[in-house]
Amino acid sequence: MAIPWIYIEDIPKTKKEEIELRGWLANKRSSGKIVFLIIRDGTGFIQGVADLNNFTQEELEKIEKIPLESSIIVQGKVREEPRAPTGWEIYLSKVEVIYISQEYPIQKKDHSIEFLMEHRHLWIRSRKQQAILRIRSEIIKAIRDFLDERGFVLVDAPILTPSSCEGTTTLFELDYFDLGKAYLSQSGQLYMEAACMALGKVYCFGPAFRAEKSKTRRHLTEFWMVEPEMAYWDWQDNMRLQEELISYVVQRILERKRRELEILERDIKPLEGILPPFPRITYREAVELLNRKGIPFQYGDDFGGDEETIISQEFDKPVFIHHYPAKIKPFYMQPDPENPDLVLNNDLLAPEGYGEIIGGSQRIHDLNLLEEKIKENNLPREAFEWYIDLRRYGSVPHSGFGLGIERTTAWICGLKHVREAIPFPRQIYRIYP
RNA sequence: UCCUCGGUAGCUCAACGGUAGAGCGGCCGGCUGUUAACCGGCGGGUUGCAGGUUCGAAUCCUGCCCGAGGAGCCA
Repeated sequence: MAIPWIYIEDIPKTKKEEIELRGWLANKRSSGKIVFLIIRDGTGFIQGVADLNNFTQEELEKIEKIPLESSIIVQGKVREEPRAPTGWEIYLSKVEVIYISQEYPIQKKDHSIEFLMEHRHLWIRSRKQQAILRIRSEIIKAIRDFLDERGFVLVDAPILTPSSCEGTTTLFELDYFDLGKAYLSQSGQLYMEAACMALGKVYCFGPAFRAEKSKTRRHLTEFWMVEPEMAYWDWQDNMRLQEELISYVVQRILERKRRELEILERDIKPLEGILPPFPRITYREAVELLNRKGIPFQYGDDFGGDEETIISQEFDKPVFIHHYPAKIKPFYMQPDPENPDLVLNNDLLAPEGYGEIIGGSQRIHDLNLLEEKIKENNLPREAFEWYIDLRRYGSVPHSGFGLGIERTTAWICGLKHVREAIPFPRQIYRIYP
């Protein structure tokens, strides 16, 4: 009978003793007449042991010389072994080299971030990077499961767009045949507003592009965002959905990605308490909080990274900040009926200093008010004609938000920089690899 | 765009005006339970680029290039 090919993560579940593994040589050690091979196959790592019982002296010397990251197929008996790094090992009977690797540039030593970013295509093979990418994948799955279970419809927004959503200074521009300029989307929101009037509860999930010359630990020029939009929901319904979504995602990761969080040495205590309700403070209360802390902050300014950190450190859960001054927010946000200088919006700041992960609001549903705002903001009316149209045909109050995938991943994984939260980051000074 | 820091061996760094060095990786050898294994040996350089000061420049000066940390803006 053929020896079955098993993935490393399935080893504890399988009852097979004699198995085959297909993977790569992640590390090796040798002690003369015994050779230890650390094998990875994408699902995990396991130590393989080769000695003179199964191999000749000559074969053992060959095995000892296989370069790191060579692709190998091995066979042997698996067993629990306390001396092995993962508690399991495979006692090898056959080692077949598929492809001999050249000298692998990434060592098990410290590297500069510049070097690692230059070798991102190889860096993702490292244990921690694999753990991050697995968690990212599960976060996306959890978000989609949450929304799908609640009757939301996935509606894909276009990437090539004729105009901007939030402003005109931060767009990537390209030529679009004879129709002039087109731009890479910086948000699918306006299209989701159209879609929610068709389908009730919708969301889009996709990349967003910002040509901002931002160079911080929280910025990428290309990032992924999920943007739900709900007809007939007001700004408070909106916040309830947000806190339920974030809690669902965090609890899912704690439940299914424990091992990855351990590899990342993430302290999971702060994550365990992420359950509704989240604290809610107004913009004015946030300003007062800063001033009480001795931070000279003017009412009417927008919060910077430092301010967000200080505010979020006051709470052990994500915190909503709502009712911002209309002046510092985009044109489409619904003014507060009790004070039109404020808008019915909210940001959500992640704890532990991770800053803004969500921006959301109730949208303007009144035709005249929207037209007024477009005029006030000197936006090209022609480009927004279809958007204005939504207010002509059965307009209703509606709300939505955008959740940044990389910032959320960075927070849950405990990363210092969002560039590790996406497979191939795009930054102002880096587009390679 | 602005401020700050940096660029020396494949990698991480030292040498700070006087002959460019170490650790790791690689290669050769040793070791039957290693955990970033360990021990011995051997190779490895246009000091980011261009110019200047000096008897002499990796080191001082000017300009440029490329990164990193941060700010503004934002998810």
